[in-house]
Amino acid sequence: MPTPTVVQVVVDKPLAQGFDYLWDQQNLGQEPMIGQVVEIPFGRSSLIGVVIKVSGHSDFDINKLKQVKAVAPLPPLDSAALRLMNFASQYYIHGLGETIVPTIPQMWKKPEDWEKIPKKLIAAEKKKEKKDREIKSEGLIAESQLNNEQESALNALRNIAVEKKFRAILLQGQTGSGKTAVFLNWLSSILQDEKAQVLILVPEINLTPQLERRVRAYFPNKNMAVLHSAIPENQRGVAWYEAMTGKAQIILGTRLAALTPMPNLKAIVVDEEHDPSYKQQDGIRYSARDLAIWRAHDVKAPILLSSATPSLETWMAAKAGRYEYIRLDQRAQGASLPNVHLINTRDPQNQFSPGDVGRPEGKSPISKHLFHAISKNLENKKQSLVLINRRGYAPVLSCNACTWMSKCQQCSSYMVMHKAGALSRKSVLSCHHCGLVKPIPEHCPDCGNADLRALGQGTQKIEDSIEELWPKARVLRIDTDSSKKSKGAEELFQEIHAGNVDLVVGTQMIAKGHDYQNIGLVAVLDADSRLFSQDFRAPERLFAQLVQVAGRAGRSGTEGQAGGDIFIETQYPEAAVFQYLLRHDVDGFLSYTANERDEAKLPPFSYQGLVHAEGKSLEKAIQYLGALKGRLRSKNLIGHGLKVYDPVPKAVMRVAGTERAQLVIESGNRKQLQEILELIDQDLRSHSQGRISKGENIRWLIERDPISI
DNA sequence: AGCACGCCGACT
DNA sequence: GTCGGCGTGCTC
Repeated sequence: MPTPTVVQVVVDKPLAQGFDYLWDQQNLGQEPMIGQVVEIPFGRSSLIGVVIKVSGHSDFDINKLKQVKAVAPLPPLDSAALRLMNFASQYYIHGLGETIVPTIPQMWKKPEDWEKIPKKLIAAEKKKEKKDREIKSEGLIAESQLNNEQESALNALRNIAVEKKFRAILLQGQTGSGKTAVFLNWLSSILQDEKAQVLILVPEINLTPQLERRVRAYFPNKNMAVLHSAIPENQRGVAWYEAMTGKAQIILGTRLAALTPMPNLKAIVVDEEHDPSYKQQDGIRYSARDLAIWRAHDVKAPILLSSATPSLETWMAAKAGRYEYIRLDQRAQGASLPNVHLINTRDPQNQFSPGDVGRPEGKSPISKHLFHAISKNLENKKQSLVLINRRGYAPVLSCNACTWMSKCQQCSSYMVMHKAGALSRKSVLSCHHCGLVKPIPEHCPDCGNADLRALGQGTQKIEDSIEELWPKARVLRIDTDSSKKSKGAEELFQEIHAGNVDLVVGTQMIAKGHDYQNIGLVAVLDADSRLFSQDFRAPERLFAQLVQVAGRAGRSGTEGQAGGDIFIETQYPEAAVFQYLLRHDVDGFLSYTANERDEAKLPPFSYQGLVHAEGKSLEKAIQYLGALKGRLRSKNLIGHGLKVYDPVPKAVMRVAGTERAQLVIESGNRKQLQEILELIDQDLRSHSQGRISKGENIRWLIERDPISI
């Protein structure tokens, strides 16, 4: 009897092992290969899995093995892609199957549709050709006219990025310095090789369709695949296929694109590399930027990290010479830097006083100082952006007579008041954590008093205030609510471009990616709310956001004209974040932050892991983590450079009825942290089913390199 | 993670 | 007597 062919298959389940199956070559019509996507019987159902091993025997009873049912009409995932998945699985302490399988688009995971796939691919091809023709006929060929500084940055890049060699390069340059033009030119020289593939990662593509158009117009003769979660499932399936077969030369996408197989990958660009949305926040919690760097190293390709405000990690690596460092310090189109103004809201001079002309009724969230600045900007026929990072009308509703506040029943947070029109036809209370929506009570539920007050400011309330202060101005609100309700964010942005609005109120959303032509002023109203956060990375994030929004002002500036203005309302103008912003001193701020982190031995001067635990009661979740810490201590693992903090409730302790706690683990040594996290994984798995502990029913998850704690 | 198997309380 | 609670174990 000939030796049977056995393949090991991993599936999308929280199981550490793979499962062995028989491969019947007659029946399947092809040889088994590592990386093949297959359909297998599993229990009483059927699953999609990926072959990770081919051999002649099994540790399992060979007579009990089932047979692989079918093979997807796909080439196998290439070995570089599998190495990447394997690394991600180990580094982020996540099962191999549940790392690989979710990266395969749905289209390729429906065996019943596999027959129809060739037809789908042909149809998609035709559609794409049509689209390409349309783009060409629009004549969007961007002719690059680089300035001296860009030219030398480009030359430096071309010298550094020699073929088949890993290099990480930080391209640091302020908004408007023309980073995109530099890296597109760089990529174009790499794409001279007909087969070469390049990967461009962006934080949130749905907010940056401008970049997509620009890249498409820049490389009219190259096949481009766009990958992000908002793309219709079938289109994404085709784009992924074109990337993994080498048919697409340019792959532009969000973090999920970092895990897409690309057999001829020759260069990677990570745009806005500091952006927190590169970190996946559910399932395997990977950092797409970090995986991209590993991947570039693995395939011996250069990777360019681009940002106006690099992450501390990247900046320090560049300073230390581990990464190459290229800077663009001029603003390309001759526009000058925006003038930063800090408005001290504690100073009564900046506030309205009784009798002031144009003074609004009640207390105004817009200071007198800002009022005059915006009025002047309106007179100059320039647009203004007003940023407040809270959607809704008011963050909380409270009773004037007793202590009642609009707490969510299911979460440890307040329900946000939304005025009519945004979420529903009537005014409602909405919980931004669990999604619960309730009508606004007519009387206080506790004392019956009819006088309820909306405390604090959200985008809707600011919109109202602005309409009151400038009754003739055309006001537009942009936040997730308004862009869902009407035509979507992109069309709202078009309103700004078309000059149909004078004043824009919105959340951080308005600052991302868009270049506006006529913004003369940007105002930030709630910067203080992020100044004193539990999260040690909050100032870094605030600084990056402020620099980004500041860049929206004065981008328009014609040659020689003064840049725009950014006004920040704050009670703490002396805070370091603001002082460095005032001087446009990105490096100063990063260096200051580096010192602070060094003193506290926080990342990047140490490495962190997080164990999440959630269950029906907070006590149980804390106890569960406490017991884990106890076991680590009794095994004498704590100390020797390893620090395990006490378990604590999460910042938002309860969400949708589950109570959440966390345990932070810290070490100065990556390897030590890795080992302890693997040990914890084994420990917790040994009395769990999947990731839910037996007995106490605690759902747990290990996270490596958390970005917010 | 699903999903079946298995042993103890309130019901037609 | 049974229907069904979810505690425990398995999936090649």
